[in-house]
Amino acid sequence: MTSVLVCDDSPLAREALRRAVATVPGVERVTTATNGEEVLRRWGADRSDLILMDVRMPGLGGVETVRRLLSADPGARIIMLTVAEDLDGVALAVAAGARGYLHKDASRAELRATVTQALADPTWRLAPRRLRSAEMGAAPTLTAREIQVLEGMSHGRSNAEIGRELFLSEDTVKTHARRLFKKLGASDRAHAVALGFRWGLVR
Amino acid sequence: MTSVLVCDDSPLAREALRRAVATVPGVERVTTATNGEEVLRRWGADRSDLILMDVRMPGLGGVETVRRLLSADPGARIIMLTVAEDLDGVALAVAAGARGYLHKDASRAELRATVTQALADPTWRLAPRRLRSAEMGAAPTLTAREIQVLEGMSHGRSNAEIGRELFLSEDTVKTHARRLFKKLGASDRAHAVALGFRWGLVR
DNA sequence: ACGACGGTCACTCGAAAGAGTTACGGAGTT
DNA sequence: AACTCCGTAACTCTTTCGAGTGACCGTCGT
Repeated sequence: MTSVLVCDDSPLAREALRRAVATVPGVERVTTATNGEEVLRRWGADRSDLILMDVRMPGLGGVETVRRLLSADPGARIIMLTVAEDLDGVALAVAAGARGYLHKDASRAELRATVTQALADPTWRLAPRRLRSAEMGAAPTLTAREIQVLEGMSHGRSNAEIGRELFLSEDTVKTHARRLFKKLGASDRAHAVALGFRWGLVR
Repeated sequence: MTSVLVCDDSPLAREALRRAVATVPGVERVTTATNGEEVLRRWGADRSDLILMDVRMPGLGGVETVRRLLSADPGARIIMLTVAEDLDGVALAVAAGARGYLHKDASRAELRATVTQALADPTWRLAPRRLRSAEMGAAPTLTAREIQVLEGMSHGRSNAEIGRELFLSEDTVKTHARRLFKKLGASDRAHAVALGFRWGLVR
């Protein structure tokens, strides 16, 4: 029973993808999801042979979803869907373990060819592109606290303010800050916020 | 000649939207674009009665495109397309002058109803939602320099480093920084970077 | 039981950032 | 001609940040 999971936040794109994938020879079932959380929630009970997932999604970003999915199931095969210049997101996703990517500009034929390939060869993997090592290596798994601190930063709050907001001492906030900088490979809070956005950790 | 312009980076979503809009009574022509730049470029020669545009797009973001479009033609009617929790983007776009928004979760019927309404009543406008005044009021028109500085910040560079990169003194970079903070309503560089992402000014 | 990790807090120190202010020349607008 | 905006640069002063270090406790997994 060959099944494919399509995940995109737009129902229009989702439906179009679903229909396109359904025409691939050998595909017997196409299920859909609208966001990363749903993919993760569903993955325990119902595993598909292949996942097509948008890089940019509200809530849990595509990159972060890939990371979590693969930590739960290293064998999962994921192809990222992306748009023109979002190479950062793709590179991050591929580095996180996605098997490859598809431009959404891809024709129906290309899409079908890639899906066919991925299903036929379980080891199929895109030739890794040139990656920017600095922002790529680490798999940023931020703790809840660290994300709260990062969010505070993204709203322009000082460490002291974040501390007041979270009922922590400024020193504690600084500790979380330092740890999340290290995880993200950020050189300062502005960089950390930017990486948070690029990884889909904050909005 | 009633025409509608559909702008979405994904050809699948674009096509689906085009087809849905084409079924709206009174719509005689549906054109498409794939990004903000294309919309702006085309707007001079070929004006549509209504624009449906994705909030999140590579390159020029939806919010920034709305702003520029309306500064060129204050009469343009724009409806933003968005996804679940991207309320920030929508609020920003509406504040920038978009007439309303549509969840991409909207059914075909809802979409058609909204388009019908917008075309029938040129003054139609979404009841303005509760807006976060701090981040909303100003229309952030950053100069090229200011964007370069903001981008430098988003890559974790210090003012001195940005200065070296752009062949400016650190003091000049600070001036640009202060000015762009003021325009964005940012309290520090981390906040500025976050707002830059939310406005679609940087990636 | 030990170790790793996360959450908490504290201290110092030097480097940045940010506020405030001033200034000058050019471009574009009114 | 006056005015505003932009780009450039310098100066001072205060606040904040970030590095480095150390420490205590609880939890979880091995």
